Amino acid sequence: MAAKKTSASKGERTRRQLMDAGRAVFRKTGYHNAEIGMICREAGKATGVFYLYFKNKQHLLYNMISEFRAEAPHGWLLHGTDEVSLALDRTEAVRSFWQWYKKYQPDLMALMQAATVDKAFLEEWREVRNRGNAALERAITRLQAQGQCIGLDPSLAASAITGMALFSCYNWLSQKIDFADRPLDEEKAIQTLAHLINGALSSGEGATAGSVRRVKAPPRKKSSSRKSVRATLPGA
Amino acid sequence: MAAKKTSASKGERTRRQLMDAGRAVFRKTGYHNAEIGMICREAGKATGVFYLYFKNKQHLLYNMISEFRAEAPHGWLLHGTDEVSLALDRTEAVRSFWQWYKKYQPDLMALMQAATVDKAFLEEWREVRNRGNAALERAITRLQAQGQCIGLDPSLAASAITGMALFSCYNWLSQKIDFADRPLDEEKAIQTLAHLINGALSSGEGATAGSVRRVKAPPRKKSSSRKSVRATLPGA
Amino acid sequence: MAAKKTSASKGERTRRQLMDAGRAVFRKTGYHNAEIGMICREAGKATGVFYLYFKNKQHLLYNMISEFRAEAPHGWLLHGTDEVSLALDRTEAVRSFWQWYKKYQPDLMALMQAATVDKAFLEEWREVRNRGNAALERAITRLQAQGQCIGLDPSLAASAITGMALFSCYNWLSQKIDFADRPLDEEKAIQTLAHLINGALSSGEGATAGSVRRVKAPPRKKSSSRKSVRATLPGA
Amino acid sequence: MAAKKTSASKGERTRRQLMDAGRAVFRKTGYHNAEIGMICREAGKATGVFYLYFKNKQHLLYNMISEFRAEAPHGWLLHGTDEVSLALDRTEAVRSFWQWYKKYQPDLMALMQAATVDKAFLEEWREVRNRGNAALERAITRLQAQGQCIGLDPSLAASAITGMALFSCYNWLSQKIDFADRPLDEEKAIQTLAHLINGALSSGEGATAGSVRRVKAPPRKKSSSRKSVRATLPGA
DNA sequence: TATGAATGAGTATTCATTCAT
DNA sequence: AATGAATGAATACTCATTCAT
Repeated sequence: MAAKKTSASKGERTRRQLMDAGRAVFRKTGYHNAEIGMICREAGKATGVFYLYFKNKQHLLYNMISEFRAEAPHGWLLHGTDEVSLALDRTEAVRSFWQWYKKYQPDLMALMQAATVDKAFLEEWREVRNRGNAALERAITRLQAQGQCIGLDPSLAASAITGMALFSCYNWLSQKIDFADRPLDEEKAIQTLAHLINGALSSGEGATAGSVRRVKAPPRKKSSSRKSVRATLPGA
Repeated sequence: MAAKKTSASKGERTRRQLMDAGRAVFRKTGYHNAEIGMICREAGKATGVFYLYFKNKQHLLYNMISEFRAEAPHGWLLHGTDEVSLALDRTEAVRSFWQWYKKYQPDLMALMQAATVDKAFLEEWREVRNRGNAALERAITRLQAQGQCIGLDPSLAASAITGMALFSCYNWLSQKIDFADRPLDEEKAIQTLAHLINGALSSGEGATAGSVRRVKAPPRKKSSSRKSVRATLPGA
Repeated sequence: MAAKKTSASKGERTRRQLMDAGRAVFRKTGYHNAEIGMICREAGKATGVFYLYFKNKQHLLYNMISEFRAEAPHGWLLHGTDEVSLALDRTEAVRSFWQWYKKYQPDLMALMQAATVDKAFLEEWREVRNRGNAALERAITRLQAQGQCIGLDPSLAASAITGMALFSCYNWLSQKIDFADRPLDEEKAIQTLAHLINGALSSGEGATAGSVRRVKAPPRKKSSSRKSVRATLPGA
Repeated sequence: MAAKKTSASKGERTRRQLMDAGRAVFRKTGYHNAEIGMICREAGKATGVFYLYFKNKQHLLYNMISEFRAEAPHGWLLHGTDEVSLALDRTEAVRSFWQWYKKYQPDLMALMQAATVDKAFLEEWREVRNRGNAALERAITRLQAQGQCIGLDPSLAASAITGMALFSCYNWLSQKIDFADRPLDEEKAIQTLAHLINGALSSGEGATAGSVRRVKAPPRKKSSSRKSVRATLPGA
């Protein structure tokens, strides 16, 4: 129970304190407003320390990024597999994306903000996005092989869908832009996203230009004996 | 003496030049990197002039915003009405959103970036978002009254859907983050978004929490012996 | 008499003031101790101005150098020609070198000091030296063709001789290292240098390695039995 | 217990390591660029140790100087005596000066550089110079008593001559300013300096002001009608 | 003695903003 | 209206020096 040895060299602890302080300041003031001085103050350290551990603010962000990168291994919005599966799974997938976002919120926001102004970070961000999208794109392609969501460009669709999830997290959790008034019901938010994604990927026919007919599938209900179908899927 | 009437006073022309220059610089370097000096240089004016027309960079942005605000009167993603109607309409709705975004790209980006760092602009941005979402939210409520897209929170859904559209425009047109390699086919992009929105708003049943049953509309096609369909999926 | 137009744009005047201030500060505190702030204060300007005209201290020095370079066109210690000529000429040559040094004293010292610490300036200094030496080297070669100062390496000799002049100026005028007590008689200093140079370049026979014979005028005085002198040769 | 006697206490060894490291760093980066941290790193010690042995960088230099001072007891460019004697001797004298310079190169350079910026070191350097010059000055006075090198100011001449030697060492060995291309032939360099010094101190007549007659040995060759030779010189 | 993390004063540099012309 | 030089507050960053271990 009791941590015996220092467990991490003094320096290592300081480094971590600075990164945490960095996150805190990024969250409070945004990446661009963040000053080295603020971060040190937040960490309860003298100005100079920062430079003992990081070359500059960019470098701090690089370090943050490399940390969170390691933890999104399986692509966004898929539940531990390259498959886009049952509704339950999908809710799980959104939920775990949501958790991931919450965990790395300041890092992600900082990265997005930095990308706005700095080529190198734009590239980083591009990589993060692409990595996150790739698996979903493959999954959509596979769905199409099975006759589903025909007509969608898998790449564009994957980008749009992860974009929806990401930007909604941003709006609802970070910027609190929408619904600033009432408290956000996270569970409902997650299910809404899952619902929308389900719908978006379900229709066999899309809004193809000529399509004059009503858009969404008339509720067939009945859906009969579908229950066992995906029972095994989740696993991963 | 008579030479007074150039349709716009000299000052008015200068003011406009500065705003255009501001847009150009914002686009090139991002709002945060943009310096007053750059903007004046871009406008071919001396540094001092800027302050003859604007109090500071924020003020310039305020003016830009007030311009584009006037031009998005009917809410986002609806085609000149509060109705979420036919597929054809929906494509049109996305298309006009797309055009609107392209037109005000630098203004929108600058606003988003500024919101990152400045409470006042966050509030502005919130208003823009809310105004854009409101009509869609009402439309969804109406759909639900007709028995469609049951289970969706209209407010969250509207936010997520406009978010998808907006963020996709941002990624595909501004940041060129996804698909940096191949050229973007704008028409296909628009149709993809429309397709996804159609799907998202179509399903009568969604990924409602308890729903263990299948996620998307079962292919109406032959669907007959669909059970085996997914048998192969899991593997990965 | 009265200067009519501003004769030099305001900016040009400021630039010059800064360079003069720079020289003054370099002279007082040395290049390394010189701070931008000092220079601006010396010039009676705000801190920021400096950067309106120069990128940094190095850049200021570069500008100084380029100025003085233009004014030492004919090589050092030669009187307007590539010839090492009559004694009177040589005194003149030293005198004009002396004047040139006095004029560019702070620039030269700053350059030498900077070369101590900065590769780029070392290169600059090397060029200044080489340019200064080249003509003298040629002149010595020519003297040798006439049978004079045989045995000297023209390049090394030129370097040593200009070095003597330069370093003496440095010691006597800049550092005031030797003879700090009594005032320097500049005329005598010049003639001393000329005398030494004359001597150095005159002898037809030199201290060639094997030369066991007495080098210069054998002491006619009493010294009588000095021949055995070298018996003591110590040791090396 | 008995392991105490390592001939020099541990501390003494560390002190020496630091001084050696200091020399190495001074040589590599120059005195001004040298940082305490570099020196410690070079010595393979922690930053703090430095201050166990020296108050600061200046103090380190003081200690270096006091070491080399002890080893230049007899004045510069004289061979173990106050006499300026035979050519052979003179070569020897230059050679030993050359060796001495090589040995204390970093110390000397550091001192010169420090003198540039620090009154106390300027004073030190002055003393080193004066001590080095004193004997030569006396020797020249003695030569003059024998009728040689009449007209020279012994003090200025001594300063100039040692300056030539010192500055040439600096240029050729330290800065490698002249002849960066081809490798330096040390033996030839030494003999060149000896040759020049011999010449400088030999002439019974010098470039005394009034002296209109030509300076150096009249070409023994045919030179016959040489009068017109130099006629064209002055002009240029 | 030794370590190396921490401190913070000192400088360089930038850029929004003002002002004399 | 316009100019563009000047201002100086605000920050980033460095490095000598101290100090707890």
